[in-house]
Parts: sequence; structure tokens; C-alpha cells
Amino acid sequence: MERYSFQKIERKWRNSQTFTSVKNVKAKKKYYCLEMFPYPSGKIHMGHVRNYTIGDVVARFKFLNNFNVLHPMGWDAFGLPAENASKLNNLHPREWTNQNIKTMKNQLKLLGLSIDWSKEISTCDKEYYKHQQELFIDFYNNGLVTRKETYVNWDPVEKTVLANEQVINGRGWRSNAIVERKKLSQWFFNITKFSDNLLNDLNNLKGWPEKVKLMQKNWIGKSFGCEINFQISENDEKLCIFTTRPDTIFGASFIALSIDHPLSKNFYNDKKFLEFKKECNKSGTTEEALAIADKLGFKTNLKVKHPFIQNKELPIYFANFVLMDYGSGAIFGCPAHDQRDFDFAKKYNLEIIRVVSPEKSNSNELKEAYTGEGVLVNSNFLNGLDILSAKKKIIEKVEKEKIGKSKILYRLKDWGVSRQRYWGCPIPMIYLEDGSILPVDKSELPIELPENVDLNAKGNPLDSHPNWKHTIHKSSGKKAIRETDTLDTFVDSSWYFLRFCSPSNKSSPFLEKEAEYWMPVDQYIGGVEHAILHLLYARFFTKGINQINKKINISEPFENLFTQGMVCHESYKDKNGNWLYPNEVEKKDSKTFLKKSDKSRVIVGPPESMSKSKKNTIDPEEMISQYGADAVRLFILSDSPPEKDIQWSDTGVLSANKFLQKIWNLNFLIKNRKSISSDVILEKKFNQQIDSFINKIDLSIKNFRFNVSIALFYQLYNFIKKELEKKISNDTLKENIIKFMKLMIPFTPHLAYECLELFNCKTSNVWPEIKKDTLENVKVAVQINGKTRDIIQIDKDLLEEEVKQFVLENSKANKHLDKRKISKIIFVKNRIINYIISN
RNA sequence: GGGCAAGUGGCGGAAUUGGUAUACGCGCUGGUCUUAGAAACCAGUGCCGCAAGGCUUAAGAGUUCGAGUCUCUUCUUGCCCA
Repeated sequence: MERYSFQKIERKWRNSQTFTSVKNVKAKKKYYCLEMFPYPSGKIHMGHVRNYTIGDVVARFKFLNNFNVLHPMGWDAFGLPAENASKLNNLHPREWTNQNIKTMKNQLKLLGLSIDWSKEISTCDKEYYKHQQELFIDFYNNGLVTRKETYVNWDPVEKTVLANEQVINGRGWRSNAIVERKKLSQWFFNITKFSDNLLNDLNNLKGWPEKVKLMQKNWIGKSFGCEINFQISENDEKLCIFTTRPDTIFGASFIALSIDHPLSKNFYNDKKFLEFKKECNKSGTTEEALAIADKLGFKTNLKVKHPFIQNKELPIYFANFVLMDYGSGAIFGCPAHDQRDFDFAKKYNLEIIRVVSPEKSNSNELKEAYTGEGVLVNSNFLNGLDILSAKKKIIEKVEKEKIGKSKILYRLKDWGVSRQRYWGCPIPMIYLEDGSILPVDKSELPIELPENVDLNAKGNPLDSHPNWKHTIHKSSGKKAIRETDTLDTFVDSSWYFLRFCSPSNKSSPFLEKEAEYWMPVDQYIGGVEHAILHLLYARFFTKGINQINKKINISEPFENLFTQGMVCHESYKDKNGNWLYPNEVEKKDSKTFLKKSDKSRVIVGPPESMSKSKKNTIDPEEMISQYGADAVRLFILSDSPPEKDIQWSDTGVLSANKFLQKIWNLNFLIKNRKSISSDVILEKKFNQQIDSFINKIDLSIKNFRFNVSIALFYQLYNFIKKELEKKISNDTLKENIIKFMKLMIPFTPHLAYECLELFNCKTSNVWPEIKKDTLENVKVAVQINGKTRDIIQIDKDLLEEEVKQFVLENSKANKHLDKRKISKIIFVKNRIINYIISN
């Protein structure tokens, strides 16, 4: 026997053919296994380890089950961090990115993933973004891209647009400057053209978690409502408002307009209005920011006539909580039944009229808006109706009187993709002097990023570049200016799964034949943090591509989706409140931790998602060199079900390492075991047990219950170890440990293949046969009045009478039956026998 | 504020989907070996009890021969949206 030397074994197998899934046997059924590709931030973290290990188990399992597997990897390589790092280190973003890719690729290789690296792609490669520009132009020509003005979060110090998540408490995350709302012309993908389609097709995604589908549904936010035209009292004009609660029309006490509503133009010479508008622009553009912000209003001298109450007029306000890009930018306020309207009415002393009353009616003054179910009151012809019927009736009435119509509205907005950054895909559009805006000629693609650029200059780097933007319109020869914004990096990841089908094809984004064969992705695996945007954009792109005459024959890109949990660790702080890395800390006993350098007490925080800021990170490479890739893989899958958060534990990975040593030893024990005369019956039972294990492990993998698979490995090991002492022949043992090692390939491929080689196994890439459970013995619970009194081991499939006889003769449960009258027996074959007795 | 999950030993978690609750691992306790520690191996480990036995899946009710699993109420935690 020799010591299990993972360094030697893992090095040996790392570069073997077995570790890339290069297969082109198209006779087999295809399987496309894809994990969300990483952003090359520097080094891989435990989250990557978990994500890619899960994917590798799936890919290897399918490969062993005779599928033609596509399991590629690439890099989501554009993005702001590269620019920031570049400023810090005076290193070009490309250099920084390529260095990171190199490092991370080597780290991923250490893990022993079955990735086909010949299909590697990188989104910052011009061979990739060239095709993205082509897709952009195709989308533009098919009406899926538009240019329009919109409000953005503007950082006045950085002179740049900020994403919503870059605005923290109303300030820029880097500059700390107060963020302003600014109107800019931006490029948009018309994702809202597919609102209904994106919503309805969720129903077809049977392999997606319900949670994710629900999040997407809420994000799309389809709501049924109604437009009503109000007559302005002071002139002949009509004012169109949108509401989802037309049933509360009799509770209306004011009209609120967005500050960007067309009517606002009438107030542009009113100093107080302009001041008010300026004030409103100070808060961010998120819905949350608007919800938190104090309700502000500007009262106009205008009123509207209530359509159903004679002589009643409602004052018109401008208000900061009404959004121009939702509905018509105008609402009627019903304070009694909407919290924002309620707050507003309190502040400006407006009427609060209750029109919906819960069943238990109370006439107390409202302390907050009532938004629950109820019956209409104070509402003329709507009185007595429930909310749904009232909605129906009022919409009918409005339509009949031709003062409005029912309308469906979506929360989903078009996808703004313009970014004032350098490190992104240039938008292939040009501006002519006559004001026309045109896509560049496809023959000019790719529009490449300039290499020499000053990233320290304020504002948009491509715009401030001395000559990059100046160009000539190819077909007319006219002077033109390039678009200097680059694309949101979410665009890069919205079609990369298609590129993987034919990653080196130069003529088009993907070859239709290849895409038709490989798509959809059979299993997509990634973090739940991408549940909304990335997945929605990728779905949109798939639908968009179908409209630009590229055949992929699918309407949804990802057949099955799995979202894995995060990797967590305790955090440590020294007595001065400084965060400490786990390797700066030593354990004194189960409750006390000390700082290694000065032996002072360390404050231990609860397990949280690993993050650099809290220094509660564990370096995967260090763990691999200490315990081996197989042990790291085994541990990261063993402690929790993959969809839940997992807590990293050093003792956990150590015990995985020890287990692998035991497996190694077991292989040698069997290989070197003295021959023995065998007992036919024992051997049969042994084989049946192994088959039962194979069954369970196979099922647990199919169900993504990898923690259970590993628990079964431990049980299987314990079982075989005990059986070694019994009269079982070496051939039988060898045959079965080969099956065992095959089962472990998806989890610990290096060790498994090494052991299979040890036994000269020629069929190491064939999954063990799944047999119907052949166990001849079952354990059955004997219950009295539903209480388990004994567990008996009996032959399988015994009938009720036989089990009764057995219990009578052998079971200790008998004493509970003594002298009592059995009124009923409930018998479930191979499970329980339950005696119902009365006194 | 709304929606959705989830609550099982000291800890991570298992339970064939209504039929043996606590598999497997960690930790802990005792033992063998060792100068000692580590490692390895053996035994034990939900709670109460010397034992027979009783109790136990956040709390309470309900359905059922039988509930961790289904229904209702309450509490707690997490996530998403506001």
C-alpha cells in the first residue's frame, strides 16, 4: 500500500484527454451543459469553485451516460473594474484582463473540469464583439433598437452615467457626489416589444425554479388598468390619466402629474416651478429612491372636472412620485386607498374619502391607506360591489361614455444599453453632419477600440480621444462622427451561449446548423443574483434573433436552470475592529479564536457570503494545493444541497481528503487481498446491496442532490469495508469497486480514474448499469395504534397473513398486543403493519 | 408594506414525497497505539431515566389507523419587490 499522493495523481490526469469533453459523435444524443461564464476579476473564488464543480458533475455524468456533451468556458471580459484597475496600476485594461484570464484559466484547470478549452471565447476579443456589432445592426434594421431621450443618474464629478446600483444613498459610489437626474439621448433595445411573449413563455420553462420565474413575472409586471380623460376646467383641453384602480374614482381628491408631463411646458416661465423641478431632479431615478423620498408637490392654478360627480373639481399638482415613463405620467390621487396618495394628501391637506370598506366596517379615521379587499361605498353606482366587479363596471362605463378605455401596462422598461465607458463593445453607429444617424457598413466591422486612450480624463474616454470618433460614411463618402458610447456588458452575455456552438466561425455570430444542433442549453447553472436581468436579456436576445431571420428554431435559450447557493464563512475582527483573514486566525478551542501574530482575542462574526471587504474569503488555489482538487470538489458538494448556501469549513475539506485516502487504501486492500473461498448466497446479497447503492446514487445525481450522493459514497465505503471480512471472492469485490469508482468520476475524477487504471478497467467511461432494486430483504415497522413498537427484517413482498404470522412468532411488539382486541389491521406491503386495538 | 421560501440534535444536514425521524459528515466523550502531540483504529453520542419506558421535527390546533411532510392560526429567519 502506498500513501494517496493527490499531487502526483492530479498532475497526471489534469492534461489527459479524459478531462476535455471533445466529442463529435453526432449519433449520440447531444447535451449542452453551461455554467455562467466568469468575469475575469483576478483570481477565482469559492463561488466559482462551487458553480463549476456542480456543472462538471452534470457534464461528466451525462458524458458517462453516452451523451455528446458540449461543456465550454469563456470570459465576460468587458467591464468597469478593468478601467479602475488600469488607472490604479497604469496598465491597459486589455493587459489587466488578459493577465487575469491567464491566471484564472490555470486555476480552473487545477480543478480538473471537463471543459473543452478549444472552444474558449472572450467578449473583449474583437473576433467576438465584431459579431455583436453585427447583431446590433441587425436588431436596429429590424426595429428592435431605438434611440431616445431618458433620465439617467448623472455623477457631476465623474461626468458619467451611473447604474442604479452605483448610486448609494443618493450619492455616486466613487465620487460621493450628489447624483442628479439628467436627460440624455441613449440607445435602447426594445425589450418591451416582447413583454407579453417574455411573460407567457415563462409557463413553458418547466425546468426553471418557480422562484426565478416569479421574479421575472414580477419584473415584467403586467397590470390591467384604465385610461380616463379628465376635462380641464380652465380650457378645452383633456388630461389623460392612467390608473390600476379605476374602482376608486369616487375617492379621487387630486390629480398628480410628473414634472416631465407635457403640461409642465406651460410653467417654464414660473420660477417657483423651475425650482421645484430642480429639487425633484436631485433624487435618484430608482423606484425605491422615489418611494423613500419625501412626497413633494407643486400646486397649479388648474383643476379638472370629476367625470361622475357633478360640480366637483379636483386640483392639479405636479408631484415627485409620479413617473413619466409609466402610464401617461398622470394619475388621480385617491388618498384613502394608496399610501403615496395618502402621504401626499396629509401633507397638502387634501380630502380623504373612503370608498372601499372591509367587511367589518369601521368608520374610524384612517391612519394609513387601506389597500385590502372590501366593498365599495360612497361610490354612487358602484356601491356594494367588490373591487373586481367595480373595476369591470367602471371600465365599461368609461368606455361607453367614450371618456377612456381599458389598458394593459407593463412595469418592464426598454433596455438602455449606452455606457459612457471605454472598456466595452463600441456601438456601430455614426452621425452625419446633416443629422442623420446610420449604422456603419457591415464590411467595416469590427469597429475596434483604440489602444491609446486616456482613462484619467473626465468624461467619456472615446469621446475625448483625439481622432477615434472622426470617420467617413462609406457609401456616401460624407464626414461622420462615431457613436462614442459603448454597450452595457449585459449585451455581451446575452448571446454567448450561441457563440459557443461555433466559436471560431468568422463569417457570422453563429452557424445556424451548429446552433440548431446544440441549442437550447440543456442545463444552465449560475448564481441566483442573475435571476432577473441576465436571464431576461438572454431570453430577449433569443427571441430577437428569431426575428432577424437567423434560424435557431427555439424561443427559449435555457431548457433547465439551476441556481446555486453562495459560499459563506465566519468573519473575524481583532480588538481594534480590523477585519482579519481566516489564515490570520487560529482556533484555541471550540469557542475561542486568537490572532496568530499577537495571540489576542478575535471577535467572531456569523457566517456570511464570502467578500473581500470582510476578508472572510478562502483562496481556492491554496486549498487545492493543501488538500487536492478532488477533496475540494468533494467538500464543496457534500455539506449542503447545491441550491442552498454552504458554509466553508476547514475540517470539512480535511475530512474529504481523509475519505479519499481511505478510498485509495480500499482499492489496494482489494487488489492485494488473498484469494478466498466464496459463499454464493453472501455474494448474491453483496451484489444486490451494491446495485441498490448504484440506484440511489444515480437518482440523487439526476435530482441535483449531490450532498446525498456523497453521503451514499460514505455508506457504500463503510459497507464494502465491512464485507471484506466475509466470504466474498476477489473477483466479485473488484468488479464492484470498479462500479464504485465509476460512480465517483463526476465528483473526484482524478482519484476515480487512477483507481480504475489500477484495476486495468477498459470501460471506465461507461456508467454502471442501473438494475431494478433486487434486495430480497426489507425492514418493516410494526405499529400499535400508529406507534412504532418494533422493526422486523423480513423477506420482500410478503403478504399480510405471512407478516402477521411472523409478528406473532418473533416480534417484541407482541407484548403490546396481549389480551387486547384487534379491531383493524392496516398493512402496507414492505413498509408497515399497523394494529388498531381498543383498550 | 406586499410576495415567496424556510424553521429537524451542539453544528451542516437526511427522510423512498402521508408509512422505521435524526442517514452521512463535523464536533464532542471514552479507549487502543505513541515519550508527547498529530494521524490512524475501535466504541459511544437527540432529550429525560439506573432501567423498563416516556418525550421529541419553531409554538398551538385540525384531518388521518398513521403527519417533519397535508390544512388553519401564531412566532422567527432569509430572499425578492416596494
